[in-house]
Amino acid sequence: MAGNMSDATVDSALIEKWTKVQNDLRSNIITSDSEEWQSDLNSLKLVAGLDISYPKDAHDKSHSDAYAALVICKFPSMEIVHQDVELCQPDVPYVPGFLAFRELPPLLNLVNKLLKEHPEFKPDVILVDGNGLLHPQKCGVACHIGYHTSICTIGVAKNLFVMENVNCTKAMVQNMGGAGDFTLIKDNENCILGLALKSAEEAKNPIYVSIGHKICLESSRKTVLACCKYRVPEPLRFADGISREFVRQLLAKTDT
DNA sequence: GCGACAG
DNA sequence: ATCTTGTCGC
Repeated sequence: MAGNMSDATVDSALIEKWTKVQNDLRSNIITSDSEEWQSDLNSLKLVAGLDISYPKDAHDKSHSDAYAALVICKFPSMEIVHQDVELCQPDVPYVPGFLAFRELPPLLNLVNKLLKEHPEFKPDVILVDGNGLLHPQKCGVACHIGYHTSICTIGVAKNLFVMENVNCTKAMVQNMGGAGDFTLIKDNENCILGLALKSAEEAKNPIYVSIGHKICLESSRKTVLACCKYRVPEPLRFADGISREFVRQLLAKTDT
């Protein structure tokens, strides 16, 4: 009955394995623009957003119901042209630094399903809820998605993944100017990991943008900013709203 | 030494 | 990630 035990922890052998997977994957990440970005955002037509929502009692447990959502938006209007939601049951808990192993399977399912059933909606770039290179191993979930789909990806996180040796302080974040202003985030070796972006004038806190795969940081920044009507870029905001709505219905059904 | 820690 | 009320402003 191992499956019934509390699985809030993951054994160290698995963490070791995951660490190796991410170290290997990192060497395959392309941090420059691919042909899709030849002349700024002029050739950008479709932008995708991927997100997962969990019921309140799921916590970091595994094998509990959650909903993964995929939204395809037309660029630059951000009009939704396609959307999909799928029930999923992540088989491992959330472990900081290893989010990909929890969320990659359901998210990859959505993308592969899209490519198979609606190839006309194949996005030029995917915005992933989470980090890309702004990660302890420089290999966040956005890198995983890009590597496994060969589609350009950008990591967009709503909170800073606090790491040692990173030059991002509260002061830096709060001294930013108007919408569009940003500050680079570097490690102690002066290597640029990502950036904090003030994505909307009303937004008190920035969002954290980093390379996922097959795109440079400048193009990532411009793309994300162009997708922002509010703090969170539209494709991600829509995916979040849709998956959350399904969780709400799930709870209403289980209740009573 | 302990705690910190995307979602 | 998730829970929550009101409040301010276009």
